[in-house]
Amino acid sequence: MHNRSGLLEACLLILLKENKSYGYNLMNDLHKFGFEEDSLNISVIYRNLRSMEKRGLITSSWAESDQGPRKRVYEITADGEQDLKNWIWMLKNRKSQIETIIEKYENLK
Amino acid sequence: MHNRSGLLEACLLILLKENKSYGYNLMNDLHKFGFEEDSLNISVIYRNLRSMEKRGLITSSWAESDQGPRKRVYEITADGEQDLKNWIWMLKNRKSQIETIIEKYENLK
DNA sequence: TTCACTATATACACTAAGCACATAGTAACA
DNA sequence: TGTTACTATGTGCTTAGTGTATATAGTGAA
Repeated sequence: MHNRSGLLEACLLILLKENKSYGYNLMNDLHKFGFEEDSLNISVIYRNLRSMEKRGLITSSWAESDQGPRKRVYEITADGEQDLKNWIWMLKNRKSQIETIIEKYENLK
Repeated sequence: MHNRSGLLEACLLILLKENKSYGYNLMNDLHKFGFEEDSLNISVIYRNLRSMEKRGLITSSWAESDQGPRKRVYEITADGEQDLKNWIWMLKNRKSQIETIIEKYENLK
């Protein structure tokens, strides 16, 4: 398996655990998590959502919009909740790993 | 450019800032940084080192070994020191981003 | 001479991302 | 009426990076 960072997937799952939502909206909400303006690419969001649905972490349904075209609205599943739990565990490891790196660097200078 | 995590590159540069070293040895030293046993692949180490040399972050020279074949010994350059500094800055951002994610997750449960 | 360890490197297949582009609905305004 | 802006979803192409396997080769012990 590829060693993906999991940052994006975890953020999307947290947002969908809060409220059901759709790609274009999730894109904007992701700024809450400290993603920089130009570091997010909408096509990456859409492809990740489709991939997550394929893996059973979320489900989608179409919703009419009052302004603009239809929205594909996503909801988190039980598998998605478990996946999120795993990502959080991994991110805690990642965090302590980064702390180790920074500490070793500061001690070197 | 691809958005690499920078974890590996930062760790290698820190180790090379401490002491000049070579791929096979760096591989073992990386465990100090909390990399799990099977998450590290030696071919990835070698390829990263060659890539870093190509970008001028490190330089290499051959050294005879007392046991086994010759070693390609790497040293960090001034550009490498600057690159490491940048990675540390990025990792500090990454760390706070992960903290935000974990915090939001804990508040949801 | 066979095995284990040390040491470096490449070939092939696959995944994921960046970027560009296609499609399409609504709404304002000239 | 047409043009622009915003909303909304998605695919095609190219490239970067990883995992796995494999090739090569030196040393030392059984």
